[in-house]
Amino acid sequence: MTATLIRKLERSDVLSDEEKDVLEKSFSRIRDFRADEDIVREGDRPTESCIIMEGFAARYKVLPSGRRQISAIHISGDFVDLHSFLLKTMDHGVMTLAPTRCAFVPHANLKKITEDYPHLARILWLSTLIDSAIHRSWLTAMGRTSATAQMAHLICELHVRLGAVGQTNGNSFHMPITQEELGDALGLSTVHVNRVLTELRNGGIVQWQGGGAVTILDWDRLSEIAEFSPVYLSLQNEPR
Amino acid sequence: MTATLIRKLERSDVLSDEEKDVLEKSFSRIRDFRADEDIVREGDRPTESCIIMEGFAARYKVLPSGRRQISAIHISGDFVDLHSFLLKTMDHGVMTLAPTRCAFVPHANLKKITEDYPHLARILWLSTLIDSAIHRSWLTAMGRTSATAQMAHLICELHVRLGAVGQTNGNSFHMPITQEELGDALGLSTVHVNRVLTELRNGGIVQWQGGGAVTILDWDRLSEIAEFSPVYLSLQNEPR
DNA sequence: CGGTGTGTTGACAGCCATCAAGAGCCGTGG
DNA sequence: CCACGGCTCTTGATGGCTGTCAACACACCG
Repeated sequence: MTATLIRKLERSDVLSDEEKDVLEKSFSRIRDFRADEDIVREGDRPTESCIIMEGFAARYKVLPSGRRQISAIHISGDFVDLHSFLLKTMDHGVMTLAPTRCAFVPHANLKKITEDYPHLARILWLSTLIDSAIHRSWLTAMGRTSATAQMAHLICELHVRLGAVGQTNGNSFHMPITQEELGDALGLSTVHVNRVLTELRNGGIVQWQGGGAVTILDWDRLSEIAEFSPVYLSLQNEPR
Repeated sequence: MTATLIRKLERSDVLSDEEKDVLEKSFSRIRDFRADEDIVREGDRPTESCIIMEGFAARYKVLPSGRRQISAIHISGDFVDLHSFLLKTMDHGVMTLAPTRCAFVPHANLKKITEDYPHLARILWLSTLIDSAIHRSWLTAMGRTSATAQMAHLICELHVRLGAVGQTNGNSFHMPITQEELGDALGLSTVHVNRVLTELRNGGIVQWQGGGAVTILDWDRLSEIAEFSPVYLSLQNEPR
């Protein structure tokens, strides 16, 4: 049931059969969510963490003023709130972007992994460090590049990450996210998201149809606009 | 030598004497850096990680276009590039903001901690998760609040974090950072950093003198402007 | 068939970047 | 001792990127 997670983790290092087995048996239940549903809320103190088996989710914070910021987008195979295992109190919420199936792993099982399977624990730790690296690259795109470059960067990142779990079809992939949610992820207004997408479309660089069918028409120009370099995604396989 | 680190970690959970002892003995060497020096560079593959014993450092990325973004500011007691232990290749650089003394811990020792001291390993893992939470709060401030609010948020955060390691004096603290570096941290131009600081000064909210002497004159207004809530810093002591 | 959510486009305003120039401070060297 | 250059801080003028407001098209759905 955690096949996609294992596939993703194996991009970074080799996992033994025993370790895969431990992971397979670590979850306690599976639950389906509709689109736009909360998986965890800010302030919650969950006793289990959640893996996305299928679907899409986003982490978000809401300010007292009501403005929302999405700080990460998660796809199949992502161990979304592994953080809550040690942070205890959620500093942010996690919501679905589309119908999503999740597997839940009790924190007690995670604790046991840190005690009995240190290598596997390091790989899980690594996966949270990669999330952190993604945050840093978002910060850089947001602080130091134009809205267009930021959008281009997000598209590049999603293509690479979806590719790593076999969810791309050549230069195309599926990303069911509204322009309002894109705005919340990039720190832009919905209107400007639309303008930027129109610009990328008119430039013959990206096709983004309703329903979330994305096709990259010109990868070179796109990654150049984004100043994209995939190093931060740690996709190199080596002992950790 | 790692007293400040231990002090910081103990804000989140109890450490046994044995665990503290392991930490104390884990570092291999100490090195002093001048201001504005690189501790690690992007692309490096370090074999040891570094703890700030005294001083200030920043993580940063430089884009091909030459623009720089600072993604984190680190203070005494921070395990700055614990990340490199598992990420292997640095996705960002770490530089000093002021003269800084660092202790270096070989990755082999960190690996041993994950094998023999799982609770201590979880606490170290937690410290990287808190870094991640800080990234998220920076993302939110950057994407969804004004330059003034962002600056206010940074000042609030620094005050709380410095307070947690005993580096505040009432409402005052020392932060040796130039306005250019502040701009790189907040995604603003140097000129606008200056205007924002002037505004906070004229409002009687913050005093920020040359040399880095910062005094918060009106905490309530400052945290209100920043929409600041310190939950994300995980300063609550509980079993992890 | 009306209501709701999403995408699209235009007009206008404002925040912040950019360019420019000057002031203060400090270390260096004549 | 003073002149000088470099770095940082400060302030003003100008422009542009992006937000806000508004209206409409379109799809979907109860």
